[in-house]
Parts: sequence; C-alpha cells; structure tokens
Amino acid sequence: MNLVQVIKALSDETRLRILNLLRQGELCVCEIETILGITQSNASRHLNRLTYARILEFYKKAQYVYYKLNEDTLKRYSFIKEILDNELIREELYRADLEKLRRYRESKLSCDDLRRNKVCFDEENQNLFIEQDNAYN
Amino acid sequence: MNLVQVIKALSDETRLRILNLLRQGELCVCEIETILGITQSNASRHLNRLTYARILEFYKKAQYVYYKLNEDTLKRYSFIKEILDNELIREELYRADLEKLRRYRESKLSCDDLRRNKVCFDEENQNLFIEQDNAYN
DNA sequence: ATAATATATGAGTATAAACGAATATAATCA
DNA sequence: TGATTATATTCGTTTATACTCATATATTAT
Repeated sequence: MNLVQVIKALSDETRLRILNLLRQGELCVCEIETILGITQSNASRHLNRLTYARILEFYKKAQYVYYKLNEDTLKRYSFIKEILDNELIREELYRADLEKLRRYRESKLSCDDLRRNKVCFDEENQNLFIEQDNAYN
Repeated sequence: MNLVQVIKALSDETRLRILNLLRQGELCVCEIETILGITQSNASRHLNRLTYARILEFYKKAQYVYYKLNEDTLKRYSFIKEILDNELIREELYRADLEKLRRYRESKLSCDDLRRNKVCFDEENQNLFIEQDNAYN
C-alpha cells in the first residue's frame, strides 16, 4: 500500500462519510447503510475498499461485522487523522451525518430494531421514524 | 471547491510528483515535462487540474508559464502540507524525482537549453545528457 | 433441518479519469 | 512578416470507479 493508494481510498464522498461516522466508534454494516441512506452492497464495497487500504479493520460477532478505524494506520499517516479531526467537521454534509448518528444512539434502538422495524431517517427533519412490522413486510 | 474535490486532485501519482517538484520552487511546464518524462499535453492537463483545485497558481512570463504552490490553500488545508512535507520523501519515486531536479539545477541549463538541445535524463543513471542540434532535429 | 438475516460478491452499466496524437493559440525571434 | 516555440485544448481510446440488481455465503433463530 503506497501513498497514492491511500489517498485514492479517501477520495470519495461516501467513504469520507463512513470514516466520519466511525470516528465516533465502531458500527456494523447495517447501521452504516441506514444512517447514510445507501444500499447494502454499496456500503459493503466501500468498507471493503477502506479495509484493503488498511484504513479500517473489522471483527465479526454473531451475524454482524463491525468496522472501526485502524489506529495504526492513522498513526502512520497523520494526514488522515488531520482530515478526520479538522476537515470533515467544516462541511454540513458530515455534520448532518453525525447528527443522525447521535439521534440513532439516543434512541437506544439496536441494529436488529433498525432492520426489523424498518427504521428510517426522514430526510426532511432528520428524525428517526419506525414503520411497525406488518403482514406485508 | 470542497474537501473531496481537493483530495481527488491529490489522488494521482503524476500530480503528486508535480507537487513534489514544486515544493522546491516554481517551474515552467517544459521543465516539469522533462524532469518527470511525461508528455506536454499530460503535464498541462495535470497542472490545470491542480490549479482548478487551487493547489497551484501560475504566472506568465514571456512565452513561459510558471507554476507554483498556492500557499493560501496549503495553509487552509494543512493535511496537504503534511503530505508534501512528510509523506512524499518516504517513497523512492519522489526522492528520485528530486534528485533529477537537483541535477538539472546544478547543470545551470535553462528551460531553453532543455528544448533546443533535447536534454533528457538517462533513465538508468539519472544523468543529464545532451543531444546536440543537428540538421535532422 | 429450515427459514430468516447480515454481509459479500458477481454481472452489467454508466460515468469519470488518464493518456497520446494532433491541432489551436499566443508569444518570441529572426 | 514568417518561422519557431511554449502551452492549452480537442478527439478518440482505454482503464478505473461507482452504482444497482441479483445471487451466494454464513450465521442465527425456530
């Protein structure tokens, strides 16, 4: 892994959004999907790319895969830390994502709830809302 | 210009090589081409891209266009400075380019000489060599 | 064992990026 | 003025990237 490859791994908005979330602590794939409003396969692919560049690492627990920042890599490439700590916060998009994450955590809902109850984020007011299970789900 | 766009501008090896050279001071396009061994149109395009991202700026003097780092942008995005100051030097490719630049400057040849005499860099020993003008050039 | 769920991956498509060759433009020199 | 030179740009091609939909895999729950 050389410098250009690391920078390329950072040069995508969705991947920066993922790193922005994971800066607050580990998350499983379905949490990332839901908070960012992206498809499952898209989330998986971006997570894979960041892992390949060693910017992320993961561990499996039950049926979930938890991703988190690879601290060794952040130490080695201090400019990544600089971006995460000082640049992301300057743009509204990333601040809004953090707000969604905060509300999700505040709700005390689990990843299971997210899927079972089809929890979504209302794009207008950023609030969590829950569609209860019904026969057609 | 937002964060992703700046990072994308940095996510190419040739552009990093250009920035690496310009860290040592301004250069005109033909000097960059020759030292990096890339085509004129390629050099021009990458310089344009870096200028569009405000990482570079330029001024014209006679028939030449001189490019240099935009210090305001480097102050604003300190991670760029971090990359230029601490990361490039770690990889052989960029160190070799700096050595070519040093030899070029040591030779006291001008940009005019570079072109008129078809100065090239021998890729094996990194030395400058000069093909004298002749009727077939 | 079977069904359900979380995640990864394959296939196809659309878009972006990088490049070389040729041409256009603008400045200089003879 | 006409030729030369430095740089930018256009065009066509190739490769890389991002995305969706569908399917595969693996784990859990019943």
